[in-house]
Amino acid sequence: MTDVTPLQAPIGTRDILPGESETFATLVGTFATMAQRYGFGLALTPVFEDVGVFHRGIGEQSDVARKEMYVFEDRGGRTYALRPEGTASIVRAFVQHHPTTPWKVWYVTPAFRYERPQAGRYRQHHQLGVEVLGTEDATLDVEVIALAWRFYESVGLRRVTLLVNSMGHAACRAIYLEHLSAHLSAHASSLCDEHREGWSRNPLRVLDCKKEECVAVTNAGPMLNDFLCDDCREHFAVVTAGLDAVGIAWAHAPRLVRGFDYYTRTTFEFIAEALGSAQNAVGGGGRYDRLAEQLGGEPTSGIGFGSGIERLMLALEAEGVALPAPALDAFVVDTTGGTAGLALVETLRAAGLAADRAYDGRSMKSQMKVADRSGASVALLIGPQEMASGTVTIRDLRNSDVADRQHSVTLADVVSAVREATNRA
RNA sequence: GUGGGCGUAGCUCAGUUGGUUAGAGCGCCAGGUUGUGGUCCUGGAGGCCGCGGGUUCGACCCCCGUCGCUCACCCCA
Repeated sequence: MTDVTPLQAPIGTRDILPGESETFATLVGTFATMAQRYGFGLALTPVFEDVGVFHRGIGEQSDVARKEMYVFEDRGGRTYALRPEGTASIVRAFVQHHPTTPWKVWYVTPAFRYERPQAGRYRQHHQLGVEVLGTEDATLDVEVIALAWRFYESVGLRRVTLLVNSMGHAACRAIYLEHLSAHLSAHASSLCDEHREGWSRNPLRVLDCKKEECVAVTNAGPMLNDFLCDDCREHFAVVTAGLDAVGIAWAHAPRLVRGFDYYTRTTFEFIAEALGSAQNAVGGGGRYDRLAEQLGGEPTSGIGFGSGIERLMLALEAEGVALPAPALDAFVVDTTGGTAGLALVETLRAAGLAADRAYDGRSMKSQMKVADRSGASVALLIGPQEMASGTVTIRDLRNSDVADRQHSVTLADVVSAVREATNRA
């Protein structure tokens, strides 16, 4: 017997359907426009990669690599992973293709992490982002942050806090890590349950811990900023001065280390204050001056930014921001049972107008209800009378003024009549 | 990986101490005479009460398991 148990989307995933997919599409469209405006080209890379791309990229000791990756073996025995974030694949592509630098690309992609789902956290979510490879110019960091900032601004998100920090480069951070490790080692017994034993695996992660015990220990310990070399200090100064110069408000977050191991120097995060939950970071990024090397390429500086689309949608909703959704221009109501309605919607569409109609020979009243629900600006009525006279009755569906709500136009004038009615809005 | 809450119509939810044919609002469909939406009125369709097992004369209700949703921790977008 066939199993007819209804199938459903996997745990932690969800369908984004008409009603909210318009918002999704608008966000992607807006980001695409802005990225293009900033000189970025679209990069499409596979959603799965050799696990090495991510292990070497985001760090074997990061939480994402250790326990959140979807890893699988294909029929040829190769071990792949669904991408948990966007940057590593882009850098892999850079290393593989040797494009001329600076290489500026943007992307939109699903990202997968095996975690327990929760508000604003899914096993598959979507990210928008940009990456730039091949320059360590600190003013570029400002541009990348600015692009993100302007993007949030232009989609209507208002309560955003930008946190920035510098993690130093390999050498100065190594020195800091020695001091930090020494400090953590001396106070290990005072750390939280998780880090008491595990701090040495990735000392920087302890800085990210929100537990009181850990915060107390790390606050009393060495601070990363005090160990920055002159170059890194200068780089950070240029970034912050640049943000000031372009009018972007920022706050220094000395404890901001972020979850991936590849970051060097500039790191930043955008907090959506409207999201009350712990998952309030809508976007973040930073510089990664070692990543290309780790993926087998020439040493190449890079910086990127990624933003979670679902979280951004939640934040917008929390702020009561509704993005305008594209609407139909005209809805054709045809009660003649022939092909007049079909021909008319096709004419309208060919003219660049959005048009739809009803099916299954419904009554005029029924078709009018569908027209109303469709959100179309006008209804175009074709009945026996119109058929006989070669005309169409155009009816305004938005305004309820009694006078002049509908009138007759010839078939030849329908397109211009719809345009006129639509623009009148 | 750990812990809490919850699974009844398409949606949001009622359902009395376990007791006949499981309800409401919204939505959907059809009508309210002679071609017209958004308001109003009338009618209708639609539920293995998540799934499996147990207790009982009898289970939407109680018990166990299971699947799923949700929230939190951790971490992140």
